[in-house]
Amino acid sequence: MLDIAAIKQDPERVKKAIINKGEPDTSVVDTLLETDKNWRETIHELDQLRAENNTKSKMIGQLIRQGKKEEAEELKQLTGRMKETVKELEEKEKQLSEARFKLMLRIPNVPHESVPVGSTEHDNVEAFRHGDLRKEEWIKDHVDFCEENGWVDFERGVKVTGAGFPFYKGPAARLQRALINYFIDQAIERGYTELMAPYFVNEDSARGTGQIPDKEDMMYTVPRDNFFLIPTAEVPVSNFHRDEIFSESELPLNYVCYTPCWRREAGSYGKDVRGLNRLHQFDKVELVKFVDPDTSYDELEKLREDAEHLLRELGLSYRRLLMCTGDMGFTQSKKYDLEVWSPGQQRWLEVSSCSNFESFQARRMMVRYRKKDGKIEPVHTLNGSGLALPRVMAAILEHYQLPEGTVRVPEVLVHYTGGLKVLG
RNA sequence: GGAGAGAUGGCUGAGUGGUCGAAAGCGCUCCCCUGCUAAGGGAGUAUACCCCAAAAGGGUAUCGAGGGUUCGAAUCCCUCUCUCUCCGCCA
Repeated sequence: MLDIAAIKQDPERVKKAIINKGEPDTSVVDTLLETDKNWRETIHELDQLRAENNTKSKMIGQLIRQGKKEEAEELKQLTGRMKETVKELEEKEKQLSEARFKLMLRIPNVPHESVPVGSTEHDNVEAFRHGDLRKEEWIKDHVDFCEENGWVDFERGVKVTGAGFPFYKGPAARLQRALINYFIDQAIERGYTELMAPYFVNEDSARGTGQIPDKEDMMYTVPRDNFFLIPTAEVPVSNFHRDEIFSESELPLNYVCYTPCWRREAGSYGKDVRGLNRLHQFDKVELVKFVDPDTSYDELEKLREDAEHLLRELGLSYRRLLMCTGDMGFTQSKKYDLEVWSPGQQRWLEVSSCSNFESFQARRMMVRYRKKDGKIEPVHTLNGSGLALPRVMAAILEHYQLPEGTVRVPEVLVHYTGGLKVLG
């Protein structure tokens, strides 16, 4: 959610952002400004009427205490008559305020000036590339490798739950667990505080990060208790500080949180989502920051680097994309995607996306901080995966595959596989 | 799951129809005093929103949430949610 004052001040800037994010119709801005004007007029009128009523009520109290019953009765008549008007105005104010809020929710975040303008993924800028694009005929893609060697059991996953809920078995399970611990430990070393979070959230939290009402279909639900299974740790961790006010000295706050993630991913089947490429349940280590607005773009680079270094340390080839305005998403101001090279599939797989939301999320969740001059303002929030597990797994299973059907353990992980240097 | 108690500001906690956005204490901020430390004195200290170019200032709303009674509700009534205690069950 943007600051209404900022929208009023420069509506053209917001309209341009809407267009650049791929929505040609900018009328929502004008509708909002119109609605806001009406709302402010109404609330002003209402406030004044209430003030008048409050004064009269106090007078009635005084008159009664002074024993002037008749004068009190007269005043009662007056205020009694005004009640209807107050009710009407209250109803009008409520409707306008709801309409205003809904319109505000439809306005996307404004991209940072450093973000390239573009409409599709082809306009994203490859900002950095690391490592070779291995291409060797004998390497099996991770799906064939896993099925042949029994590392990941997709079929039993289907039997037990459904498509997209695989079992990791033996060496694959151990590798996954090693990666999780490695990612968390690295983040801790780099100044993040570890959180273990609930895997279900309530409605308020789902609303806080904007999962509802917009992306409701993305989440699995627990109807009986009105819970939502988290699609990412971002949801519980961002909501961790909902409705809180920090002092300036408390910032920045850095959190790392490992959770499974559940996504319904409706309607996506085919080659692209084969194997571990896209699942309904997957594991992810998430990094979340609450920062002073002055520092948020520096923090974005740090966050991105915190995620990137994991890929380099694992010895995987990857590239960094600076997402263009049209491919960036509704809530971000600036976003990098990190894609790892899959030698078996000969394609890039997205394993992290690191975003600065500026105050867009914080305003909606009421996460604020008190500046030195006493003013209260929303913080800036950022998050990024560090990293999403299955695709990293896929890349490792392919990149470190040995001809005899085993997998060499990346050096940094040996510590986490109980000293084993080869799995399988 | 059964029985009971409760929900007030950063925290503890008072307040049962008007002068209550709310006593008191703690905490925090600033100032004064004090040759360190300790102690003491004074002032300030919720949030959102509206009016105002802005500051100053003024106003409205909020005492778990929603509705009701009343000229007037933290206080009375109804509904819901949550928390705590005891019992049961339990990794």
